[in-house]
Amino acid sequence: MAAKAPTIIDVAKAAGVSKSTAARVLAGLPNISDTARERVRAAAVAIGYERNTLAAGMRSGRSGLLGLVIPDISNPFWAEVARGAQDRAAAADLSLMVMSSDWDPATEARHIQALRRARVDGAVINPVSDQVGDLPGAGTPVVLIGSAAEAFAGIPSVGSDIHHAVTLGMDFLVSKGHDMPSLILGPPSRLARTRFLNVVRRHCIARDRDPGDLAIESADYTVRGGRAAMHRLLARRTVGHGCVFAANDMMALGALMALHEAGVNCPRDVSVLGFDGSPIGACSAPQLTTIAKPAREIAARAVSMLIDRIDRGTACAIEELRVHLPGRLVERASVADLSAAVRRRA
Amino acid sequence: MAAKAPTIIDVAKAAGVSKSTAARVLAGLPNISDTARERVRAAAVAIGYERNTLAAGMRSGRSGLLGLVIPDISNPFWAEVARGAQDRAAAADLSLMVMSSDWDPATEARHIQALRRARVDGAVINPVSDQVGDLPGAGTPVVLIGSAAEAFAGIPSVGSDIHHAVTLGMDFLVSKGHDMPSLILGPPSRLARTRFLNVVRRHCIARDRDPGDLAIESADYTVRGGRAAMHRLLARRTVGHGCVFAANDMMALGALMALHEAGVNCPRDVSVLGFDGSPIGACSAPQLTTIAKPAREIAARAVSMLIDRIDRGTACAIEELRVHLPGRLVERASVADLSAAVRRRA
DNA sequence: TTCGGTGGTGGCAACGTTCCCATACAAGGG
DNA sequence: CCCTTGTATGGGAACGTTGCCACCACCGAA
Repeated sequence: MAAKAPTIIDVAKAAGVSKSTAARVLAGLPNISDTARERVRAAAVAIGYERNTLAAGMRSGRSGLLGLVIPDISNPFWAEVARGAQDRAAAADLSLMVMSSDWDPATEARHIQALRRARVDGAVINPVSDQVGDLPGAGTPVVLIGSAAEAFAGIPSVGSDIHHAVTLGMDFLVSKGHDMPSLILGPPSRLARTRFLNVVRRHCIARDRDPGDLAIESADYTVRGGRAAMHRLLARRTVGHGCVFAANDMMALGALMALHEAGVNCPRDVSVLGFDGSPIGACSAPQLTTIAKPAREIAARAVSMLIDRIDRGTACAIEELRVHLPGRLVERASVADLSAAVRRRA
Repeated sequence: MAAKAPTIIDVAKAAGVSKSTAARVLAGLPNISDTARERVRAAAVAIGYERNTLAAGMRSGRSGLLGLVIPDISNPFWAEVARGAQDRAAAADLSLMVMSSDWDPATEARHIQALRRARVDGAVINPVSDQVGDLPGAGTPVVLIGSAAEAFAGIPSVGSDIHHAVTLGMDFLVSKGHDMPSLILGPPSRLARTRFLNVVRRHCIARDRDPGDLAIESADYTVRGGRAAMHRLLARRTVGHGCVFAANDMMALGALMALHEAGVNCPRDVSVLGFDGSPIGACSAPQLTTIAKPAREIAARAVSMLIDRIDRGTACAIEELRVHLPGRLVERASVADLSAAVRRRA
């Protein structure tokens, strides 16, 4: 039978002091004689005392727990996010509970409730439901991540700068001699889709193209979905020697698969540009050229911000409510350089 | 300012009963009049009562928290494991804390300590350090997963049946007309490596081949490592029209990359067989043929077992201390069918 | 000498829950 | 009518920690 875990009272007894003194030593508070400090420390080590965070949390109102709700932990991009958050939380001696909402608002709501019940000190959430207003448990600090974050007024958020990132992609395609790309976007209901699309549209307009001519297919952010979307694009025959810009890397990988299946050579016949920067994109053939979002950094910043809000209480002026981190072009092999081809021919 | 979360006392007050009665209703205990039950339920909903699991945990000794320690959350295989564990835990109304040890025993130890401090009711651990004996916090139920699990006497474990899975792979290669594969294995110190290798050796012996002739390279289970290992294999020039069996999918994908870089066609010139069944293997070109381990199921079973042990206390005869789940061949496109080629030539 | 300040310490209440025990009342058997 | 049995409820302790308050001794200043 496992002996009950030693408590601070056991430590105090072993050190021959009161539990208040022991508590003060263990909490690192001042006004303690060196002898007492030493003896308590020794006693704690000797009997293998381990602070009961549950009890401490109950008294202090802090659980030492943080929550992270993301759409899909099995997507490498989100796995990176989880990693970043995990590391940052551990650095602050906080534990992180990660939950996958599976792009399902109901699941998301359940997870958030579970977090609330666990009395997390705060949560980083990537909202799946664009319209949910009562995300945070009353009074629980929340920091949002992801592109839908900005739809929530008053809740701070960290995300990639979508405008910048999409523009990066469009400019890159142009620099390689491509015209308007066909698009594989996320589900119609999501805000992220609209924002992505609008940047592309603006880009089209700036280059005197009709945004209405854009070939657009929707998918659900999965490889399977991206593959089906690419097949639909191919069936439309609007993709000539063109290129495809997918709204995430999983769908871009799916597009690569579809092209391969259809016997269309990428990048020679069709170029594919991804959007995420999943490390896994380096494994495809051809290796996926993509706009990398700083996943770990986004998560780390979000957790930092969250900790900040927890420590400073809810009542504080939040100047930098929105943090935008720039994306980065990762040029690999899935986008052909038509300008070079043209030059070579000349 | 957020109003303090309502307690069970608030509920009792609102319902006009004592907190004992309210507690009994909320806990679903018998011996409660219908009127009292109804009023308490209504009051709880009305004031938005949410049980404080911290306080409950302190009193009952159950935190409602489970831990999961895996080597690398950004590896899709482990992400699947996390998903399976997460889902199973949620089904039991338990929360899961996932931690990545990064293949580092020190990090692993830190995570385990963090779990112990959080007073998790139990933990599922994939031990990175083969020799660590004091994994579990004194008396905390633990279930091990992964191939090193069996090194720990007395601790139950769930894992894939390595012997079966590797044999599956070897038999498949033989059936496709391949001879002994070159191997890309994990780091030399790991038990998993030895076990994998020994099955291959046995297979060689059974087919009158000298296991000493096996070309073996080691890597660290990453794509990058697998790629470097494949380059080393190519440099050795021992890989003719042969095949490579990698000990996980990430390294297999790395091998695919290396082959592509070296201008070696897979599967025509060299076949590659993976080992994991990461969904991401479907995205490579050629798509990775692999031995799939039932990641989600392993995790789910491990969590089930853990819950079982928690509920029944530590004092119980554990008949099925070791659970082995069979692997499954996922045939895609990275292994050439030489027998067919031979047949065609004839 | 007395008084206020201060460093070191112990006592005690509180956090929100669960669980055990005590109480109250009704029904039923002797 | 009393005593037992059972059901419905209330009271209060306990879980392990934190944080406030009080206490004691000591020191320097008035």
